[in-house]
Amino acid sequence: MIDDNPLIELYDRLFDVYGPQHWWPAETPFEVIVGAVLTQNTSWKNVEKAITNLKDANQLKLESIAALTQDELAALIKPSGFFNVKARRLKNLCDWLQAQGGLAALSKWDTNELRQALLDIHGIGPETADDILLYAFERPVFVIDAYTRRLLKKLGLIEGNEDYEALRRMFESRLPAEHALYNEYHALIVRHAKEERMNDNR
DNA sequence: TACCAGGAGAAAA
DNA sequence: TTTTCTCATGGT
Repeated sequence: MIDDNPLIELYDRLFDVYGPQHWWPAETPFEVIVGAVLTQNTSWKNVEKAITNLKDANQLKLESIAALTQDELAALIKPSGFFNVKARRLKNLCDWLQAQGGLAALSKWDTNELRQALLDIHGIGPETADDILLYAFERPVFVIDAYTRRLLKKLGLIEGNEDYEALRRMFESRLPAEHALYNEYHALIVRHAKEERMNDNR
């Protein structure tokens, strides 16, 4: 069958070139959540250092982070940059998660309800909320990031100035609502962007 | 030295 | 309402 859906064509091309990416690079859903906040405007390499600090201090648990002071948390996540801001955001998020009864309780929530609740938390914007929904809660929510926008613009599929929600709707309306597909797609876009950057540096 | 890296919110225009 | 600024480290 000939496929005239450019978003599916793009996915197939990326998958053919790079294969499965096995994302998100984290051991637990809670680690995904922490990483989603720490990676805000930051390279993953620096985020890894901060997560290693939390692991080494045996603090990479919801109840542990909720119990830390903001200054203690900031010291642990320092390598990820913006550490004072991120410590505050991560505390906000963990306090809320704990108040709701933890991740297991939230996994029963409706996706739209959970998304809105995350967005209502100070410091959680659309991209961070969608990273959490897709990679920690395995919901079919498409993550739009700078890489996605750049690639689609380069391919002439978008103007480039569309807002976040418009792009998310575009993906979600043209693809089957499968979290495994969205997971792989976003991971492939990031992989492709990194390969391009490496090529540019040669 | 300067700029960028998987944002978000506040302040300014 | 839209644009600009701030947060900050580490790598290139």
